[in-house]
Amino acid sequence: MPNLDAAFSALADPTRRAILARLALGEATVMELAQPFEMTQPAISRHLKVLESAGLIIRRVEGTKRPCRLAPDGITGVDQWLAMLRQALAKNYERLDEVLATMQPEERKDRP
Amino acid sequence: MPNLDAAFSALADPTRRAILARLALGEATVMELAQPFEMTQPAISRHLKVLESAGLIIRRVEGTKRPCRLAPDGITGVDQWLAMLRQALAKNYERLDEVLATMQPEERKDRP
DNA sequence: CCGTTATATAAACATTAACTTATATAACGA
DNA sequence: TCGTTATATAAGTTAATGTTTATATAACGG
Repeated sequence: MPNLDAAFSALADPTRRAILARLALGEATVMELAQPFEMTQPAISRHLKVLESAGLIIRRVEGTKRPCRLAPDGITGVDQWLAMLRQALAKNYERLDEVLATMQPEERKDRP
Repeated sequence: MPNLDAAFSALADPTRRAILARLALGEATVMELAQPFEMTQPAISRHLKVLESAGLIIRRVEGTKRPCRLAPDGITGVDQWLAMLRQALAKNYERLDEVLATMQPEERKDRP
């Protein structure tokens, strides 16, 4: 039961996407994630909370640190929803291909 | 140059996702798209505008109608961004797989 | 224990978003 | 040309989001 509203909404912010991109390289702590940005630490904490409650990241407790990593479930949920659109596009493309294939050469303006 | 902010933000709304799901089946007019929802027509028009300026749909003019369909470019843009996360997850999974493969059978708690 | 480091929460504010109702535009069909 | 159908725009309201500064919690290292 992935919450797509929350997940897509979380992905709509460039800071959060950058955080996810960083996490794609591996686990990182809050401070490590905050460092590249010109933003205060509370702001990053908030972004992480958004990502976490959207199910896109997971946080461990390690002493005083809270290392984050990507959460497969949430990401897969988003990805599966998009797969539908991907398929629809592929099907349309296939149909277009058929049309082109059955056309007479003279009609084909794309390769004159 | 796909605007990912706009695209993901557009996808964050359930009404708009439903509209896209409908369009995955094929072109539809504004009224056809509006009909399933308990929402006024102007509200749907607004959602369509959001989807259009996010590059997720395209509108034709056909007399007094404005049939909509999916816009491959915008959707592909979103999809490609997500591909990065998908890959990261796949790589992690592969690593986990290696670990499991090199473990001694007695250590494997997943298949006791 | 105490100061420092890592992170979270609260309060306040500005900006943006999602609706609604009311009205405009613009093509169709008689 | 006129009424109808299809869609867009405007104005106004309410709610949500992204920040910041200030403060709290909580573990670490001496």
